[in-house]
Amino acid sequence: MYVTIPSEQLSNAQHIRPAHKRTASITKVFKAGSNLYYEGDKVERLYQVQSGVLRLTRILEDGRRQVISFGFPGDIVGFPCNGRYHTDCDVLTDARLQAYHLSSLEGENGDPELHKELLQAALREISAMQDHFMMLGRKSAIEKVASFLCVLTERMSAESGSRNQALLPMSRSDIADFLGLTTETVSRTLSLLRNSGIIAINNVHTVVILQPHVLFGLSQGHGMDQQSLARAC
Amino acid sequence: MYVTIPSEQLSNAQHIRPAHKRTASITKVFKAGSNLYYEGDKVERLYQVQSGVLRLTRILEDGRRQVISFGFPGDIVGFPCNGRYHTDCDVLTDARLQAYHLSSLEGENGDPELHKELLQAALREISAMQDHFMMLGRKSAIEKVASFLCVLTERMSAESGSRNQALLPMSRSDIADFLGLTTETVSRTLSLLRNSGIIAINNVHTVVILQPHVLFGLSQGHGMDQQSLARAC
DNA sequence: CGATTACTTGAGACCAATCAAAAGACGTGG
DNA sequence: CCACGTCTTTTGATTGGTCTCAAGTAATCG
Repeated sequence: MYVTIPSEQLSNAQHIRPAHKRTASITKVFKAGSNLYYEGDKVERLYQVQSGVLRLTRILEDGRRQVISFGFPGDIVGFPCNGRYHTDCDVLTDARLQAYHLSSLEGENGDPELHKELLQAALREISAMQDHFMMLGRKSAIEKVASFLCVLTERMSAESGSRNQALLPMSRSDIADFLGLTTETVSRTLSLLRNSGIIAINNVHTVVILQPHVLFGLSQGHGMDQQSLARAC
Repeated sequence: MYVTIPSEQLSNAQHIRPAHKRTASITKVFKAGSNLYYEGDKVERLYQVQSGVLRLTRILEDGRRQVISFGFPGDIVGFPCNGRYHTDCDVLTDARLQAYHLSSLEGENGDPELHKELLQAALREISAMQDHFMMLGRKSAIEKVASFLCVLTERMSAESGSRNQALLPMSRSDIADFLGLTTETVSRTLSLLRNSGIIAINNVHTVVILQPHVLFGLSQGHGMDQQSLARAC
């Protein structure tokens, strides 16, 4: 999952495609806190998330960390490069994953249909990452957090049913490392949104979107104008 | 071209693979300043850069711009998503491009060999973009500029021969929008590097790397320590 | 050569980072 | 179930890096 601009959100729906009923794939179950793979591991499987949430991270020698993306239902994780994973992948909440052996994706015995779908998935991934560039490079803290909440609500509404609630299975520092901020700034920004009446924080991992339009406006860089504030108060 | 971490720089070399001598591809020539395609255009061709430099950009409604990447020799540009380009692509310096019709890449009449290479290229692209996330989200201005110069030197040394010279065909604001900075900060940072004796600026578009190791150290977040400064002065 | 654009440099403001501490959540064992 | 220690989150005070606004200088192009 990346933070994408709204015009692209429709294509997110296509991330969620029916899981294959092929012999090549096996459903596996992973517990929260477990690890799928580490950076540098040889790639033997690709995974499509059926349920649960994953976290993909890279770490520099000096300890700085970047959360590359979160793996939400429908997302595919484990794209290889030169046969190796290039992120760590950890499980945030108990997850069911569809695992595809790499052997079924390449070589002579590869399933051409699967191969094609993998390419399509990779191309969607590239598009989503490009949007994310814009977010990391050009958006302010409040725009980042608002965007994040919008995407999260969008992605999870299909699952949880409720359209105005966002579940945050990840920690504040995960969010910070995803958005290119610090935990303090993420926390402060959430508090600001709460004090403005735009969101409510039921508990640390549950945010209710009280004013979706205002939140969306903020995510697009529209400051809180008169009518927005009027509605918010 | 993305700003990648050093361990991945080797894989960059693989970007430069021999151009295909297939009927599916045609070499085309483009003049500096011309446009290859705009965001939203229907994708009919993919391009591999043989010579010259391209610029891929996205723009928000409010005018904020992000340079997604620069297309250097060996790079492939024009990855489709839902059949559309999702960046603008402009030509910075006269370029020769290998053009592949999309029809030769997909469908029944697609060349499976080409298809496979496209997937590999897409996977490399994803890996490089992940590195770039780290740069956009977690690096300081000086680290960004130093990293940029390092990658540029690396990528261009194969072409221009000289290993310690970087040609900057793009404007300062292109660099800024690529690194998530302002033109002023880019300019200031280059001046700082020049005043420290780490680089020389022959002209606006030509930078000579005087102290490659120091520059590399800076790109990795190592401040200028004693011996670095000693060498620099 | 003049006009326009691009780049550099400076001064000040502001946003987010840092440092620090308190409040809250969580798990563990008594 | 509560007490305790630990970790996470929140909030505060301050610093600092980058942006903004503004002016000057250099490059480019007709």
